[in-house]
Amino acid sequence: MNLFTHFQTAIVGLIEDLVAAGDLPHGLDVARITVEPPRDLSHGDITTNAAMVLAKPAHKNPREIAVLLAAKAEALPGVEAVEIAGPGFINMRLNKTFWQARLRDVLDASLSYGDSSFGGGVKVNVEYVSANPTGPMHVGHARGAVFGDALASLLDKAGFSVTREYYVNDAGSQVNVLARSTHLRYLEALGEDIGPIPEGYYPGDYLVPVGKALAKRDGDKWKDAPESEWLEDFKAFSIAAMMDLIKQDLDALGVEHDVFTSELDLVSAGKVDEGLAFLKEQGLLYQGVLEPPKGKLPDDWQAREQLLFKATEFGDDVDRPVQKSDGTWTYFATDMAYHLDKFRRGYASMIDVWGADHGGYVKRMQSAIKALTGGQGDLDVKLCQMVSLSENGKPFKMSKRAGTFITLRDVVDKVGKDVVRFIMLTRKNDAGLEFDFAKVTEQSRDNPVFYVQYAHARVNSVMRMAVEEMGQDVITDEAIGGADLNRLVDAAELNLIKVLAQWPRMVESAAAAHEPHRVAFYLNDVAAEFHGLWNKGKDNKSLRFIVANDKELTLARLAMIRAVANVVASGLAVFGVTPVNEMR
RNA sequence: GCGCCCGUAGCUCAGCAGGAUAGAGCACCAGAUUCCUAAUCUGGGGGUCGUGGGUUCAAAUCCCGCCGGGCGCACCA
Repeated sequence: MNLFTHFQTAIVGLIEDLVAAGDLPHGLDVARITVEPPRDLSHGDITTNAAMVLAKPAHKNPREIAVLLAAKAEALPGVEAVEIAGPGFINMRLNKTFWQARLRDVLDASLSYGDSSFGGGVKVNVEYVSANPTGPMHVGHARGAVFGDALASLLDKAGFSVTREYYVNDAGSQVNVLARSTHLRYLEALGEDIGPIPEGYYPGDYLVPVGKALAKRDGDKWKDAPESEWLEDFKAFSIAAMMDLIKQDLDALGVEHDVFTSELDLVSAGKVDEGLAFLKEQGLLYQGVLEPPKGKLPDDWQAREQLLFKATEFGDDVDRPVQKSDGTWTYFATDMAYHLDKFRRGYASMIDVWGADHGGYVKRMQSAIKALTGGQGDLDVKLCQMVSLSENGKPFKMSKRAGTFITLRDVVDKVGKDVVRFIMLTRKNDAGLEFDFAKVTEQSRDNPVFYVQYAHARVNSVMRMAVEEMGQDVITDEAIGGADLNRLVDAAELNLIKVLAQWPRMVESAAAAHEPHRVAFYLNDVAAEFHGLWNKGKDNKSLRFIVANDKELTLARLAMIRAVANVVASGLAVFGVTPVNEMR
């Protein structure tokens, strides 16, 4: 349970009682009432702004309302003390029994602790990666991949019905380039000297095996044939090969998708025409000429009449072209059709994860969705900023030509998927991220991956030690599970439990904000609290987890630290990171 | 020129749908280990939250202007 929403409901109930008793007027809006942890823990465990929010509509002094509410709040189960502070905050301190019961919650729920019905089963579509099928993934893709994957897991944990989707851009001109590049490699495989790969082709040697495969399959059949004869086939073959490559990369990263949607299929199925026909009916398409962009003018710019979508009616800055001069659809047109398709599949709530360089595209897509769904659909675009690679602070310059191009696979092979995933989630998606090969594998307090993993490992270490000291017939899962949690009364222990009990709320708020990085900071807090308590045992032997002459207390404390491992593992599961039992 | 994002301690960053005296790590200073892993912990100094207005009982948080940085600006995806 989220203890804050629990008390929010309770407080609203108290307000209703006061209304019924005539102490407060009818018709008060309680939506703005919050129950949250206070900034300063000395203020108590939970605090509410209820009195301040109600003051104006109730035509009463906030402190007056606070007095009424506080008197009733004292009787709420779990509440130990209530204080009124500042301009009208009502601060509540919860009793030991309440916290011990929360620890029981953690232990009972195990890995599912923090699962919530917050999302109410609402369908959400999260689209991420969607890298062009023209080559293996590079590090830039990794951030979006991990972010999208973690966000999807987070939403899932928070009770949304999530679909993880990948949009395959297999219809544009890029894939024609891919096909031609493969053809070159095909010629090469037949023994021709192709020389250096010309400008405008994909130079990567990942196409070499694709060319070879085609040479093996078809011999020299396409050697002198005109492009029109082999293009479609080479394209399909190359795309399939590239998607294999990408899926292998995703697999190495532990990133999964439920659905791969092909742009080509979408176009062939007539979805683009369908979507545009709808816009036309609405009178949202017209032939027009766009103003030249201000500032630096492209060299080849020329005024041209084209088919435009009235994006400005839905909040965009200019109207947007949907058709290229050769008559084919723009990327935007197919993307509109794609999002309409998602909406029709039941996803009113859509999240797209893009690179920051696509930021200029957000408004037009959102305006299109407004138009296409009559305002029923919602798109949140999460832009992921650049990842800059470095080693011991020295920036890693990436260059395809110089051969220092770093693929996703290189990074995963070097530091492991768990490190990559965790680090990618330690910053807000819209902030730049530095990935230092030396720092991310360092075993120190600086390195959040290590620090959090170490907390999990340390719990296991203590468990092993306890078995060693007290015997495996004493320290059993059953004994720990049945431990008397009332023995946990020290303030330091209760503080640790309090941090653990924040997890359900953390899941909900991070999910609501679409910000998985909050989980990383929370896990760091959990680890800090745990390491802190461990260390207190150094100064004060009575606080050690293993107390030789007190089996019951030891079992209770082992239950407590098992809960720590539980919450850490539950959080890491959202990140797709495997908790470790030993630091090696 | 326009749009989007960002500006918080010396450095790297948190700040939870506006809440009380703005936090953490690093670095710096002072400490802790015959002891469950010191791979850690405790304490201390350090901030006009870029800036000027506005809304509010309450603004780092919301709105507007300005300054500084990043990204993007038909017919590429």
